[in-house]
Amino acid sequence: MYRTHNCGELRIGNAGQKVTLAGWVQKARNLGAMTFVDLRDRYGITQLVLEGTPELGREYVIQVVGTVVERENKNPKMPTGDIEIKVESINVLNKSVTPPFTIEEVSDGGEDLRAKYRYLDLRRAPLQRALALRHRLAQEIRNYLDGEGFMEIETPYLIKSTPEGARDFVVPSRMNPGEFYALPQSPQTFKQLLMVAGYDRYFQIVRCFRDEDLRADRQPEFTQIDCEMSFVEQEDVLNTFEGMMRRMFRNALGVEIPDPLPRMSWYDAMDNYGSDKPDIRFGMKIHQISELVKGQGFSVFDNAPYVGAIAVPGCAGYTRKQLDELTEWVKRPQVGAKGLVYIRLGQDGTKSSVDKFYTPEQIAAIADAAGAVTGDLVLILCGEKRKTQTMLGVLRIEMGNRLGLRDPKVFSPLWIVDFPLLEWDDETQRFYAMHHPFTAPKPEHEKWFWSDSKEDLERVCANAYDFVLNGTELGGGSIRIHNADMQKRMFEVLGIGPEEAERKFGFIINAFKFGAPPHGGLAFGFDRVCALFGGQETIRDYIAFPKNNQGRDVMIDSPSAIDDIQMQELCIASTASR
RNA sequence: GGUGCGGUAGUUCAGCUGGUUAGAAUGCCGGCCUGUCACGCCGGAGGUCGAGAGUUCGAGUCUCUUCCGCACCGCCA
Repeated sequence: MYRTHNCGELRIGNAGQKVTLAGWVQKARNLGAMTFVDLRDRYGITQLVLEGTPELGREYVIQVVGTVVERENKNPKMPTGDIEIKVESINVLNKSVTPPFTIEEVSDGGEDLRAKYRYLDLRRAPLQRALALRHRLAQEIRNYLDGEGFMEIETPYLIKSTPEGARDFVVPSRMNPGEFYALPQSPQTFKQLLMVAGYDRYFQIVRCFRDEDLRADRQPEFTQIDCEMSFVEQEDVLNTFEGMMRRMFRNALGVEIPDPLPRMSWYDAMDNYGSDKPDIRFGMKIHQISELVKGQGFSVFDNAPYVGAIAVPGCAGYTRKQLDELTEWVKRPQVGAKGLVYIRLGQDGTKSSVDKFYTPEQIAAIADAAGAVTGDLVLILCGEKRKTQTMLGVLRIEMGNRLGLRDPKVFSPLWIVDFPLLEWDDETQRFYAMHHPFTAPKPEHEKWFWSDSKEDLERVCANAYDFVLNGTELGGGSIRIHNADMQKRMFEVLGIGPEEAERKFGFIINAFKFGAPPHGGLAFGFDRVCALFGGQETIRDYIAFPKNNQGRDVMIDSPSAIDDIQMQELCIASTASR
């Protein structure tokens, strides 16, 4: 037997017991005639006391036999700090070379170095806590959905490339030369086919793949909580998954979220927060002030289709330098504003950058409309409506960050509902599905869906919904089209001809002819759920072996070239000879 | 495809308007130390300043090219 206990469980009550422990040497403090060793495993750290100065390097794997004794000097900072193991015999199970960074709560290693030695980084407690949280959440999801009658059913990874949406990762087929599988961006069509097949309630915690550029919260392979239900309306789906999230918050974090969760229409989200994923932990809402500012000779506002403002609380004291810096910030290409107008509502009076165009009364009215009170700073942007709202939304988030209003320990989830079904693209002169082409219009908007007028089609709302937490979209879904005529109409609206529809989606159109039940569902981004629950922005810490910004795994060094024989078997011309 | 920041000892970083032998902390190695837990004290080793080209009497420092990392925009139905 390698051990009788782990390194995190012994307490003062175990004093006197003879135990065997095994683990990694985190640190050896050598005092000459005696040595203290911090022995670590994933359960914790236990201090060993040894006589003399044994050769014990960092990360040596050792096994010790000894007696649990009360410490002379206790350490209240550690759970095992009341005891130590008086070691009688020590057995070095394996030596280690000196690790390239410290394997402690806070490492001294940089990100890329830790990525290269991911298996060492994973020994650290923060990473182990992150993966433990992920495990806990996965168990809660499975238990909840099982209790609600959902079946976990696996769907294939080698599937058919479908256009629209993200780029596919493709896999060449050796047995079918010149042809390719695609890896799923999501199991969307399969879960709908499972509904046609009568499985009624399906879920899967499933890997998905998208060949797009990466971010802190985007990996080329990521995990979805994918769900679908039959004979449901939007209300049923929302209630079911609100229940799932409520249970996850309660059992993994001990946090109670509102019941029911707030809901906001997409239009309200855009108008008030400049985002379809609003962070409602703080106010600072966007206010339209177009009517108040127009016609006073300030051509910038007069020529703008939309003028909007936010009131930043307590920032009237911003200096000219700070405001110039903020102006530069919004003018960066990442935000894209042309300029920034401000009003400072200081204790000793109001000062704005447009004082020469407006009377003090008009300025006061603008500030009032923006929801500002004395001590606040009003920031104003103008331009095309949605673009300007989006910029104000980005500015709002930035000011929220600067003012510390975005506490990762505070959770404000909500549903966004009533999305537009279709989005017009000026460049290609056609509609695109805002969600995906299987999303159903709201029943009360169907009359517009069959209309040929662009205005009618633009105001059709989808039976779609997003789950948003703290400014991040964690998941979304919709009630699907289950009727072949409706689906045909959708392809028609999207400018996808019958032949093209048949070629790309023939299997699902065909399936819908055989009695598809009304159905709908949603999918959550599991990695993001884990990261947000853990209070982090990056999902990398919640994935055991993530990839870097360039989609590379720097530990195993992938992707990499394959040899000519592999190439030839796949009937792909070798590029090695170049 | 674009923008910004970064790359100097094993590691994390400092290094000014270009100027003697490129520093600190930590880690590592050796010595001392019986109550440490950021152990302490003494000593030591350790550098192609990401790579290449250029300007210059002289480049870690300036210019250009390039590679790599991170964050963001585009993209992600």
